[in-house]
Amino acid sequence: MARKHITPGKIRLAEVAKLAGVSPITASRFFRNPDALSAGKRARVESAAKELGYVPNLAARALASQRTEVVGVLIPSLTNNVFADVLRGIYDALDGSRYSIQLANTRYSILQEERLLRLFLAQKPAGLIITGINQTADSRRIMETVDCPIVQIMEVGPSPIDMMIGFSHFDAAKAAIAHLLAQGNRRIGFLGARMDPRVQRRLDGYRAAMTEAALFDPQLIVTTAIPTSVTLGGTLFADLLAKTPDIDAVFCVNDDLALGALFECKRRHMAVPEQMAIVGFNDLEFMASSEPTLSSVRTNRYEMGRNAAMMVIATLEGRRPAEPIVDLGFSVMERQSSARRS
Amino acid sequence: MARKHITPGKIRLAEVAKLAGVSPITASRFFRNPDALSAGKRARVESAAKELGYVPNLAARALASQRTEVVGVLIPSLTNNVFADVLRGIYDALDGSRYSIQLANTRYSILQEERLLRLFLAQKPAGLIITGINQTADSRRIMETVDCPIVQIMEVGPSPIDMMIGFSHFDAAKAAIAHLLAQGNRRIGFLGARMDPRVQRRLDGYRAAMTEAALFDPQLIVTTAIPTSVTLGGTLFADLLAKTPDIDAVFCVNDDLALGALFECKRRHMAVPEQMAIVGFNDLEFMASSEPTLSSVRTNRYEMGRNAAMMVIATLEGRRPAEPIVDLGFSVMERQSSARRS
DNA sequence: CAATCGCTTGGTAGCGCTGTCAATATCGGT
DNA sequence: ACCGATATTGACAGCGCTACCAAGCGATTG
Repeated sequence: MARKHITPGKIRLAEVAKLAGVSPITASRFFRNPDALSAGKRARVESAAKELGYVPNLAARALASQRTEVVGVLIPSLTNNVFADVLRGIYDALDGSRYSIQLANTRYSILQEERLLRLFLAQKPAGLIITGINQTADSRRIMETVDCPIVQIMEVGPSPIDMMIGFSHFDAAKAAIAHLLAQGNRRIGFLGARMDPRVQRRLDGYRAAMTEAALFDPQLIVTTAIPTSVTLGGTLFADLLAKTPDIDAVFCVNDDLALGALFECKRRHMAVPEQMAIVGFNDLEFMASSEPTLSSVRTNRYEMGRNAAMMVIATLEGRRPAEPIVDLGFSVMERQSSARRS
Repeated sequence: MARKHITPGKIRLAEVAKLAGVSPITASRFFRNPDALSAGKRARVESAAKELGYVPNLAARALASQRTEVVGVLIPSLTNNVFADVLRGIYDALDGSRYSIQLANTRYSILQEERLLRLFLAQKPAGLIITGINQTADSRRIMETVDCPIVQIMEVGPSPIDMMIGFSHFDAAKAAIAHLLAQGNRRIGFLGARMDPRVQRRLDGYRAAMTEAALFDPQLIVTTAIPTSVTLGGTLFADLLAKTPDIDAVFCVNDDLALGALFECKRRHMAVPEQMAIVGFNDLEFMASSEPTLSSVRTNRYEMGRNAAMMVIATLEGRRPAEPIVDLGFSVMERQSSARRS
């Protein structure tokens, strides 16, 4: 005999089947496809499982069936509030379903992402949710050959690997600048941190809007690769002011930077929006309750996560969404910080 | 024959073993305990695995070995920045190790927690990290009988289930109040939201400090079960002012509330700290760069997560920490918002 | 009334890996 | 040169579940 202790009290599917008076395979079917059983057996298996407190062994199930019920989620940051909202949506959508979540943090590195991707796929996940549309060529090839639903989130673009949900960061930034221009601002600065691909596209949107208005000036742009923070917002804003003291507005690629810029304005006794208009990005909760309230570009992060997870589930259940690309849009929340100066 | 397609190209341990000219079990040992192999075989297996691009089947491994290399993490919220930092610490500590993380969100419900706990334990995790010291009696019993390292995080208290890392929320709140008293404040309000067990203990600390100073007045306390937010901070602060207009300071159970209170002060043209001192809790990044800078109680969240994960790993590797309870302490960050009025 | 059909159910044989234990190789000490 | 001890290695069986196929069965049909 190979195994020493056979743990006599352990409840396996066989025990449930015996108590219910059916074969193990019938009991197995009860858990995966109860409709295939007759009502009588179904009830018998159900009560037997409950009585014995049966808990299926997921490893055995995965081994025998060659698949798991894990949805892998690859996001670049755990700290960023933006992803917290997305994650909440994903968890909410998958909560109560048969699927569980395996989360991995790519730290904004597509090489790290590729490594984690390989790790995930070794586990034969039921589905995959991955951030953005910029993956390594190898990552893309791997994902294209894998047979599970994959949803790219956070932005939309051409040629999805499988499915895609997000919005256009380019258009969103452009709309924010259009709003600032409409309010009469001319020298509009740009504050960017971490400069990941999506932030880069916001910069592109800014550049396009400014160029169209014949107001583009590279001196107006301050960016850094440093991760974002409120403190950094203040620092970058100070840098911008040092370079171009004549700016009348600033567009920040996220709300943390915007809040930092606001505080820096206060420290300098610079009135917002009278002397300096500010617009952020993401519309985190605090933007609506600061003093003055801060304008921002609202993005539907929770819905993005929720829908991405629902798209995965739907595909797994054979109800694949008709449209593989979902654009959730955005809206420019116009608040006090960018109100037209009276 | 039971299986139809035997997927001829698939790389199993047997293929690696054959190429390396060893038995499968020897190849298996290479992955779990390479030191047990002779140098020659080790090299042969290693190169064979690399050549074939072997990826171990985790399900088979888990089934055969009756355990996994997954560390379960139970936290009450994904949105709360506090847990983002803890999680970052956990991921950092486990990154590069053989262990992976399974994350679950209890939504501040100990019943939900118990349900998720059962789900986790069915997967025979290598270890468990769970938030707080208030679990259901059933949860506790289950965990006490389970044979894997368990670390309770976020606070310390008597009788850990296994190990524990955190700090005393009671003492931390008491220290914050002591600071406010030392700055000459007398009517110190209390703002609390979500009132989970740890927040409750902060309230206890507040009450103790105020009672010792013979300044306790229940009218000074405003709490709600609503989840916290900056906006809520403003609202609660307004409620508090309506009840007790004579307060000279306010202690907020977290930094979001403190920021909301600060903005509300600004809206009311109430000078901080001259007319109103403010102290928050957690010392999130923005507290140091607001205008005025906000005092807070710094807690070592990243280290908490990191150390918790390291305690799990150490235990799994037979290097169990000598001291099962680790108190990471806290420090009161005294900033402009609570500076003594001149 | 036999042939056919669809629905349920069960038997068999692994999924890929590792625990146990036995067998063999190696080694130092006397 | 012999002995026991230690380091390596391999054989075997089975972890708990499910894929596949086939069989049973009552109902339907020409």
